[in-house]
Amino acid sequence: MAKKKPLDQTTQEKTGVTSYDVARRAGVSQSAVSRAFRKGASVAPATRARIVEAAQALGYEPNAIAQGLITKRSNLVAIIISNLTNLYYPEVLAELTQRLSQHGVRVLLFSLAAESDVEEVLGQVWRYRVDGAVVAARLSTDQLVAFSNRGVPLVLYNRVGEGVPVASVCCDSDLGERALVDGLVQAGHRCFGIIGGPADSYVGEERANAAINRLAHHGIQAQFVRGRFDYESGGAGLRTLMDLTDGKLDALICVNDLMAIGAMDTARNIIGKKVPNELSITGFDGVSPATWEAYQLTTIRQPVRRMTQAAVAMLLERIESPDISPEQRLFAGELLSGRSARLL
Amino acid sequence: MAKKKPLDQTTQEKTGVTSYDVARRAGVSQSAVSRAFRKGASVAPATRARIVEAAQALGYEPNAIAQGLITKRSNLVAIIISNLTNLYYPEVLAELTQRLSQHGVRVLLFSLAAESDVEEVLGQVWRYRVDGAVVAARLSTDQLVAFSNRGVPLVLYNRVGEGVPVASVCCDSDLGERALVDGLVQAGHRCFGIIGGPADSYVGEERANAAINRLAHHGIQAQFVRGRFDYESGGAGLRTLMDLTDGKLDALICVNDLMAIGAMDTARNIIGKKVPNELSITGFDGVSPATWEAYQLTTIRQPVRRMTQAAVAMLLERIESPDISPEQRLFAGELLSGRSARLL
DNA sequence: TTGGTCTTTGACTTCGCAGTCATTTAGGCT
DNA sequence: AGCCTAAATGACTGCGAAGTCAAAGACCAA
Repeated sequence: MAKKKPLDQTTQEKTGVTSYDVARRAGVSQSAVSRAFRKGASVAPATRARIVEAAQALGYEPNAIAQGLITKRSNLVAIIISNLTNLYYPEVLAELTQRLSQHGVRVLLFSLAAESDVEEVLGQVWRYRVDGAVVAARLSTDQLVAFSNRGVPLVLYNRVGEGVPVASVCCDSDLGERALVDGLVQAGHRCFGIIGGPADSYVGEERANAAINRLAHHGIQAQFVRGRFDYESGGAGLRTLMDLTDGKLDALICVNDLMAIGAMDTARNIIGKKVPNELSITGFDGVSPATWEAYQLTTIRQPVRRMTQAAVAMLLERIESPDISPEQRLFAGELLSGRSARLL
Repeated sequence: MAKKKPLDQTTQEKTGVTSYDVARRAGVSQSAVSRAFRKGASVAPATRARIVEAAQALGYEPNAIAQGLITKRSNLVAIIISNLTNLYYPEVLAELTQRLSQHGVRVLLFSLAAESDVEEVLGQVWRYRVDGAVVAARLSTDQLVAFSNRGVPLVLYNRVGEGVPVASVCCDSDLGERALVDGLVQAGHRCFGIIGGPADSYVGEERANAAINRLAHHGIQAQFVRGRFDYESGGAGLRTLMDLTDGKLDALICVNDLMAIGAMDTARNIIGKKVPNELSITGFDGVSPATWEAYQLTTIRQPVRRMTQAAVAMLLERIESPDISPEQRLFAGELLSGRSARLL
């Protein structure tokens, strides 16, 4: 009672239907099958029809692995992202994935625990011979050079190459924080606090510095504490800042929305400060909870669709023509005037 | 002025360092290089050292594509997820990805616009010869059969095979909704409304039916409307239900947290109903915003870590031994008694 | 030293497909 | 019918690594 699979010629075949199988069934050569599946190849319509029919009957799908080996095009793009749990990135990821899919490119996902954990995954990125990568994590100069040496096109998302020119898509931190700071200052706030991100976060530092610099421009020095981009850090940061300022804090700038939201909740429910009457709070990103009734956060919304669109376009361009020079695309965020801060 | 790349023998080489290159440099055969990179192969320690050194000098990384072709193991797992923007799935995705990574498996991500859009991506799943798949989207019987025919191990996440036995990991809807319904009923609620999910959503239907059935058990018939799992649907659903019940609604069961949160905001800020005094609202999932101060949602928290752990374990098992029979693992969620509902 | 066993090693083949090239066939024109 | 061009087709090779097998060393005992 040997369990040989029957030579069932009508439907499937467990595994490994190859172009040869299809060729045999359609009475053509393997080359013909290959051509029938490529776009502008020279195949007689009748032949192609027979091949497609045979392929369908056998459940044949070209082996992308084998294709990749011979064409040196895996049609794979690596997406390296640090904190998927940060509310902002899922949206980016979904957008990127869907856009890339539309262009026939598949996504190899690498999710990092911390922003600086890139090294561990790079080996895998090389091994899979990805055609390109979108990275929203911190890359060292060496790592950037490695991409370039290996000829893997790279687009950085919300960070720029430090020291090395690299293609990148960013939301302008300076512009964004300036709008917030100016608005707050003009509305009469004087005692500022800033909740930044972890020291290894690029955007965290960018935004915090932008805010600090703009405040300095107004002759104001702010208190600064670090958070971890999450809800809890917001509340904790606020409490620390209240202590540091003897409760006089009247403007809180958080480098992302999640911390701003945490701070709002703490201000209202724990500390008992009225937002925005006694304390103005601002965020950054424009994640969906920011617009919820309970928060109505004043923040800078990143133009995610345009940014992902740009990132994908830039990456695909560079996959087609690897020698295109680096370009930085800086998008202005939109000031969302919510009810968490008194502005202007 | 031909741009031949120099035969720089010390560091990198733009692209395509092969095992032959390493072999030549180390003065051994290609076979030896292959062995040096596999776990329990028979290589003299000294030889391996020389090979590793040569590989490092050349920046060699084994070509996973070529490995996949010959070994018929891509070390790729497809993750098919419907709505990444739904707050709940990002967490699941991050967990799955990191766990799989730890086992040397890479993630090929497929993000769907709607839960029933699977068909379009299946072709790609087959082409990449993935070793397995985790699916959180609706699969038809034919599609389930296709996985089985192609010998691709499959684990469903939060849904079961309809008609076909398939390995799956779920959070128990019946148990969860029962706890909520019983609690609400015993606390004296009488006029129930339910906000379900889109008709093509598995979990949406599951949970809604669970709630409806349990209410029927108590002799209560509830009003039912559909939402789209998002914040806006929550508010809209609540308004519809208020109309349907002439404003007498005193218990609202939402099949996910996001809609519950939307409903809470609408109840408090638009309709002017006190939550939970005049209206109790429950959710499902236990996403992070549910625990925020402003909401303190009464909901069922899915044990995400245990569930993803189980999913990964089951999948890897089945990749090793494809003939393991289907198993369903049903996890009880934890009742999170927040302040959005009067229970017991 | 010889024979035997166990370990290391390299030559060669294979995986599934794309592309090159030579050959065949069809089509158009006189 | 004859000739020429263009389209269609098949034989064959190679992408990069793994595994098979046989040959070569290493090591030990007699």
